[in-house]
Amino acid sequence: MSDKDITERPVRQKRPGGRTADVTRRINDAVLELLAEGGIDACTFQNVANRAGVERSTLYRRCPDRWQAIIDAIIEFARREAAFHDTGTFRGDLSANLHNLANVLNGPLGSALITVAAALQGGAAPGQGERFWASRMKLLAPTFERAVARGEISADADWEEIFSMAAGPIYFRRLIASRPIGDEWIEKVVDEICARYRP
Amino acid sequence: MSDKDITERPVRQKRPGGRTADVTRRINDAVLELLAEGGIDACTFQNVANRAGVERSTLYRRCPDRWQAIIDAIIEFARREAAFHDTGTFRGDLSANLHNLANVLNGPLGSALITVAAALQGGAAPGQGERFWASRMKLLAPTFERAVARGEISADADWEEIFSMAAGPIYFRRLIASRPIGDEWIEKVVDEICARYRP
DNA sequence: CGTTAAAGCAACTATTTGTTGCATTAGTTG
DNA sequence: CAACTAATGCAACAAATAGTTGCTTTAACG
Repeated sequence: MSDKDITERPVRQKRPGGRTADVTRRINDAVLELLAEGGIDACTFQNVANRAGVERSTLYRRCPDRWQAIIDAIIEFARREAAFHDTGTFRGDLSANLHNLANVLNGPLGSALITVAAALQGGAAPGQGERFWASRMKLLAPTFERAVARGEISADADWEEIFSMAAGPIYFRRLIASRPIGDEWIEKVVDEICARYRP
Repeated sequence: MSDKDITERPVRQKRPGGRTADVTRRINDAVLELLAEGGIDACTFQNVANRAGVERSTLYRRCPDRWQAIIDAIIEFARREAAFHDTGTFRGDLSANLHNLANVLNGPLGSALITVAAALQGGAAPGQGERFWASRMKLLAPTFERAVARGEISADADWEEIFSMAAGPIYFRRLIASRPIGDEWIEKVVDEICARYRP
């Protein structure tokens, strides 16, 4: 029986290259454009499909819902945007990261990013919020590893705690306090963090 | 002619009392329940109308879109929830405030609150975000005034900066890092703030 | 080149959105 | 209390979106 053949060899060979990769890129770009232009409400499967030049049914076959598509696009965006420099010092790395963060939050995608983050915590797509945070901490890991190696922060420091203390006020100032994030303010935060977690 | 009578006196008299007030309350309750249960996606006009026992057309006559309904409900909730203590020390006041904040953020409405904040920044309701923050700082002012009078923080300290540094990590840990906010973590933040801004 | 994953295409149902005309209820004023 | 009418209830719309499905076509990969 053909059923037996199917069970005997792994028939499911993936084909992520070529056209599929191109479609993925077009979808991500379309999602980010729509988010920047009209926020989450503009990010319907219909609009994404039109903008990306992709069939709507293709989107449904890939994603359980639009939140999945949105979070995928944002993770990819974060990967591109997070140009994590190696400045030679922890202070320089942290400063570069926070300036980068401030630029994104001040940009057209800023409020959309936060809306997505909040929606994810609200149960829009269970587990996706954790997935985003994990990917972000993974990108940050080398920065902290270098800092520990240089002896700039203590070896048993909690990296998540440090980054929360540093980035939290940045988010807060933009999101809750409705204030622009100035360079001098970022430097103040950096100074505080470096002083506090010095071994 | 009766037409002339109509033009001579302002015919548009509002009727905010009685039934209207009751409908408003039922709508707000329904929105908060749906937000807590299923997040933003669950908060359709259809669901709100069913839950509140109100006609859908009534919702459309009141709100331009669901964001307005959500924002109204959240603002009303925040008005009820805000409780500011006078514990006798700045450390105690700050701790009480942050615990209060953490409780709200950890609760079922936590992410909905942040979503609304993000929506306000995204232009959903121009000016509302700034007004909300101003009222919040106004409520916090006595706490800082007492702290200055007691000599617990320096007289020229920036109150907005202090509160941003304190509350920012709380928001961040819940919103971005997808972590629960523990009591010991809050105390750590309080310690840092008190030590940093001591005169 | 042959196999077949993956995308294109089209038709379909269900839900949500947003609007409108008319009937009914009840807040407000004299 | 009674008259006026704002506000809601009710019902029938049209349009967009959400999902799903069967079949065809394209092209990735061995």
